[in-house]
Amino acid sequence: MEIKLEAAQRKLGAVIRAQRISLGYSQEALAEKCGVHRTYMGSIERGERNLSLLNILRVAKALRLCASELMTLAKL
Amino acid sequence: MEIKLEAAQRKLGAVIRAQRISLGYSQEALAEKCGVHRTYMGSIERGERNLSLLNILRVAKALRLCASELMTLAKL
DNA sequence: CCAAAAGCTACTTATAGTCTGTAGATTTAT
DNA sequence: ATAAATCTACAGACTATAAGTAGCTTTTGG
Repeated sequence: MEIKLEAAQRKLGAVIRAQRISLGYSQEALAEKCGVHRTYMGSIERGERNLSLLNILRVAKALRLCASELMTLAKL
Repeated sequence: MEIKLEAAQRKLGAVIRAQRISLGYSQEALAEKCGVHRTYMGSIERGERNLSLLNILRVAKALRLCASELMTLAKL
């Protein structure tokens, strides 16, 4: 069966949001740490974005995780 | 320190190639399983591509792995 | 050798990612 | 209470780059 991109994006976004909140960051603060735009960070958390490897790595790092841990948390 | 995208791409490409070969596939055969073009698959293995989440998931699936396993193998 | 597999270049199309601005919701302080 | 910061959602227009294709060359393994 075909991969459900939107479901994957939502899982990833939910994990990112949970981890961000547990670290006490605002979206804007996390965006800055990642080097991405504030509004883009928001859309990632809402599961609207098909992130590239680079941004997966950036977000993971800003959340003090490695990419494989982030993927594991998102069950991907 | 800043993330080295090219190094990450190369690691991922090397893991994909190793896993493909261990499964006895040609690039073309793997490309077909992933639903991507033959030459695109080649450039992924050479570490020339900054894959999006969707293609990471497609490649992982075609290699009979989950995305987190693929990332772990690539030490990402 | 020779055929299949992989590499390379150049190109177009699709979409990832930026930026500006608006608006509502929440929190904090007066 | 209400004013004023702060945070988040969302829309639209734009730019950068990922995705995908075709043709030809080179490498590799049997």
